[in-house]
Amino acid sequence: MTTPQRVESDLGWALGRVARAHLRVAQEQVAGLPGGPRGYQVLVAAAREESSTQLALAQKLGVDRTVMTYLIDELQAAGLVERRPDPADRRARRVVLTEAGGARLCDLERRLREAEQHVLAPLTPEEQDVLRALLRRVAEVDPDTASACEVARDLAQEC
Amino acid sequence: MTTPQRVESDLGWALGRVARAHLRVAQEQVAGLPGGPRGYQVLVAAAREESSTQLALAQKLGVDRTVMTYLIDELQAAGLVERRPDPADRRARRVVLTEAGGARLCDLERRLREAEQHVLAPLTPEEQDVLRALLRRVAEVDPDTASACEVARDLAQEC
DNA sequence: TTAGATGTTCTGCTCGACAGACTATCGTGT
DNA sequence: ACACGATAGTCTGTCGAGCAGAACATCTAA
Repeated sequence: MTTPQRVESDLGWALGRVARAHLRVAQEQVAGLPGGPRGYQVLVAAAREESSTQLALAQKLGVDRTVMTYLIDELQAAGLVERRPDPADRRARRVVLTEAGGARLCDLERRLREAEQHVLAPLTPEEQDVLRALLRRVAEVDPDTASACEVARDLAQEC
Repeated sequence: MTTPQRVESDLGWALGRVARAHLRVAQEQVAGLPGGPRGYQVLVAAAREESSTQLALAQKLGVDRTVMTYLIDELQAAGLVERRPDPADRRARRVVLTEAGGARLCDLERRLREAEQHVLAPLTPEEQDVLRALLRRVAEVDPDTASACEVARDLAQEC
């Protein structure tokens, strides 16, 4: 017999829908920002993280390093970030916010906070906090570390 | 002053990371299945949903209808689904699982259940259930309906 | 100093996704 | 019965995002 699950109970399905929905409203809110929602994440990371070399940013945001190059190109062209030579490693560039970048980020944060509440509207404020916290805890584990600890391999029981 | 948020507290960041992580392990598990993880979702939907016309499937899974066409082409070529004429509407095709498709789905469901647990490993089983339930509730609202109810527009307070 | 590893950038290519057109069919109104 | 617009599915063409791979500068360790 086939199992009684429905699509709605598939984690991948829910994750995909929510991520897409969030992406859509985020795109509206950051309209005009180079790099779209990811450009925003670069700004956040550049503002808060200490070791903001390009590679570190790339892995934190989950993008290819070659992508990070032109992402930052555009943000720099827009005057929102600067590339500063890393005093400790002359190969690396540290990405720092300009004053304009800080102002822009401040505005974007407000808009996105509203947009996110909109996406999470079906939940109560308390539930929203729970969801945020849980997602964060899952997201915070290093993906490489996670894939290193082997997926269970005994799949020998029936449906 | 810039606000004190870190990237980790950004919902978009967490959603992206978790969705990517899930996608990656899902891809490993469904290796060889036409259409990858989305092919799997088609199988699930075709097995459980009643009105499984191609368009309905497409919007449920959040893909373009032209994409759904060749997605189903491939699954059909692999002998996992069939296109049956809809008795009520001769324009539409109902997508139904073949016997082979049912067996494959059964196997995939087991593998994916394990893989998902692996992604959610940082959470306790109870927390996993909570996360699943919350995500599902957010995902279940119709995206069009959601975007229809206007995003709040008073953004007039400072950071 | 040399050899290999690492950060960044550039080039070229591939593949997926969307727009738009087209066919067949539905449903409605007259 | 007919005509019209809307809808399901398919097909074609095109575009752009993202990756592999190479090149270059620099670091680190032997």
